[in-house]
Amino acid sequence: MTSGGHKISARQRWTPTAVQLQILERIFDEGTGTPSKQKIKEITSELSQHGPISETNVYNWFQNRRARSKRKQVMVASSSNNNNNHNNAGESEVETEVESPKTKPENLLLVSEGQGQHHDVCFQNPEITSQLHFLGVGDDHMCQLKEWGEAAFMTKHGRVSE
Amino acid sequence: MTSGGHKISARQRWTPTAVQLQILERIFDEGTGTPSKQKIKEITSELSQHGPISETNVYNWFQNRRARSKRKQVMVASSSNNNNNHNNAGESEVETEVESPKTKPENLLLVSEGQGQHHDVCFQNPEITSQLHFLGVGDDHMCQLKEWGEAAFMTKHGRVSE
DNA sequence: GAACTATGAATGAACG
DNA sequence: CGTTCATTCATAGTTC
Repeated sequence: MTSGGHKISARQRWTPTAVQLQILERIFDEGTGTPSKQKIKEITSELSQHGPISETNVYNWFQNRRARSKRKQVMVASSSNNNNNHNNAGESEVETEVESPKTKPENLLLVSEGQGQHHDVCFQNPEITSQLHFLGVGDDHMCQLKEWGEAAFMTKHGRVSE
Repeated sequence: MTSGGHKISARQRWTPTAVQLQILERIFDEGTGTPSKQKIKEITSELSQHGPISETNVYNWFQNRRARSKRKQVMVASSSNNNNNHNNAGESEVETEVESPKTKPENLLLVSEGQGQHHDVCFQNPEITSQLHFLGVGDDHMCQLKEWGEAAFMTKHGRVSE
């Protein structure tokens, strides 16, 4: 299979070069936490001297960088404070994925997808949906929920409650 | 045990289904740039026929859509001096999401493997259900939706509900 | 070469 | 409304 087919999906992602990475990290470390759009353009121009890059790439890079740093910090942050181990009072409903707010490395996600296939699965993939539709799968076929309650999350500012 | 009522909500972020997306895009393209609150309700009602959705979701979707379009325009407009984007990051083309039928079977595969158990599965997308069936999954585990807890709209700044 | 990892890209939700 | 955050998906790159 896949032989003779046409290469339609050429969605390769940009891969920063070493030089670009150095510059990016330097800027990021300098303190320009949130570079303005103008700044983005400057950086893009600068980096374009060392390889193909677009403003979107720079923007995404900073966004990811920041999110990643935060995640790392959060993940590491658990050894401070006193150790208060108190398991929950049983009641393991569905093993909700609403785990602790400070423990959600992306690795867990991978685990659920790749090797570990022994826990709750929630299907919410727009991509899959689209693809299925293209595959000729009808939208409303079997599982037609009768009533969808309006469920809205109210995570005000504390992100994950608790 | 003895614990009544739980938030079985396994969905933290609404994911529009293909049908919902189509409708949304159509409306957005129709010209109803900023749907009124009344319009929002109508759209929500319409979309709720194809999956769980709330007015907030619709509102956010339109806002995001608008912002995204604008940002793209700004990016293009800014590039007047030197232009070196020849990669896929720009995404300036609106070409249809014509994904090849043999795209990435990974997601589908994980789906088929992931739900081979008995755990609760949250089906947001009817399409997924079809696919699962296609993969050889019995519908016994499918329509197991219990009840979507009705959560009040927080609307800090008064978003949708008023 | 399949599994795992790292990270860029996409998007929904929240804030100001 | 524009910007930013947070979560998830997809793929390049690495390991075994």
